Amino acid sequence: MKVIKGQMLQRAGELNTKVFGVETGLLRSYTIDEKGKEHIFAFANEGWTIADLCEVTDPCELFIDALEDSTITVIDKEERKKQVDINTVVNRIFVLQKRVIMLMSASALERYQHFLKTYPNIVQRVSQKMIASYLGVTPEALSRVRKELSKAE
Amino acid sequence: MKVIKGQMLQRAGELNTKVFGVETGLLRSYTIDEKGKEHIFAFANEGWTIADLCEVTDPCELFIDALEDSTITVIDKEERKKQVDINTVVNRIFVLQKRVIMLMSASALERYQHFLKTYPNIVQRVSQKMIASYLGVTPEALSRVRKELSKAE
DNA sequence: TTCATTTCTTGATCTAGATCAATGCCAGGC
DNA sequence: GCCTGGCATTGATCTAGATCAAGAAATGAA
Repeated sequence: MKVIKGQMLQRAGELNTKVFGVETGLLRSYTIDEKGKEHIFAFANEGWTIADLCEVTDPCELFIDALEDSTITVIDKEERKKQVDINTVVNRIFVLQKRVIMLMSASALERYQHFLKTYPNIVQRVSQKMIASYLGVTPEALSRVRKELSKAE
Repeated sequence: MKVIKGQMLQRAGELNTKVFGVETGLLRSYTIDEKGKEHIFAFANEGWTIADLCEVTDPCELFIDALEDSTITVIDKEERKKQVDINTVVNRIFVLQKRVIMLMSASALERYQHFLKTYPNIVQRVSQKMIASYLGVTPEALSRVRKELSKAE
C-alpha cells in the first residue's frame, strides 16, 4: 500500500487494531498533550513496524502518519502476534528501557548525542523540530545544544 | 528461592541472563547515573517478573535488589522466551509506551497522580524516596507535590 | 531504651530548559 | 518566479524542579 507524505494512518481516540510495516519511506507515531504539544514516540523506517499497543478495546493514544512518501504493509495486531519473533519484541522492550532511563537521567545534550549514535540514518531525514520532539525538548533547546556542539567541534 | 530485604540479585556491569519472578515480596530494578543518582526503572510485586533485557552478550545496565523479604523464582532468559505469552510481552511494551509519554509530557504532579492510580498496592509498600526516583523527580519535589495535593484535599 | 541512620519536610537559592518574541531562511504551491 | 508558511536561530525572560542546607520524625539495631 502506498501513502503520501503527511498522510494520517491512525488518530488518537480511534479504535485501531493495525500494525504498520514500512517497506520504503518513513512513518512516525506521536501524542498531543493537553497543551497541544506534540511528542514523537517513535520513528519507523525501512524494515521496521509501528503501532499503538493500546488494548484492542481501548481508544488509541497515538497518531501515526507518514513523514515521507512510503510503501507500507498493514496487518492486524492479533495476526501479527501469531507471526512475530519473540526476540524482536524483547528487543523493543530493551530500546524502551534505554529510552526511559535516558528521559530520567540524561541532559538535552546527552540525549541528542545518543540519538545521533543510535539513529544516524534517521537524523538526515527529519527536521530538527522532529528530533527535538522525540528527545523531549523544545526546538530552541536543541538548536542551542547543536550550537554548543559545533563550537566544541 | 528466598531472599532478604536489601539483597542484591544483579549488578550493572555484570553479564546476566536471568529473569526473576516474584512469588511473594517486592523487587526493584534501577540504574545509577554518572552523578551517582539512583533511578528506579521498575518495581515487581507478587505475580510479576523483572529483568534487565540487555543483550545476552552485553553487560547489564540495571541493578536488581529486594525491597522486602521475598520468595522468587529464577529462570534463564532464553528459557523464558520459549514459555512467555506474547500478550504479556506486548502489554509490557504498552506500559513502557505510557511511561515514555509521561516522562516527555507530564509534570511531577501528573506523574504522581498517575502512579497512585496505576500502582495503588505499591504506594503503601515503598518510601517516597523510591516513588520519587521512579517518577524521575527528587524526593523534595515529591514532598512538595504531596503537600499541594493535601492542601487541595 | 538509647543511639544512629535514614526519611521526610521546609526554606533559600540556583539552573536547565521552557516560553515568548523577532528575524532570516528555505521549500513548496500556484 | 513569487508568495507564503513552516523551520532554524538568537535573544530576553520565566519557571518547574534541582540543589543545598538544616531540623524533625520515623526506623532499626544493639
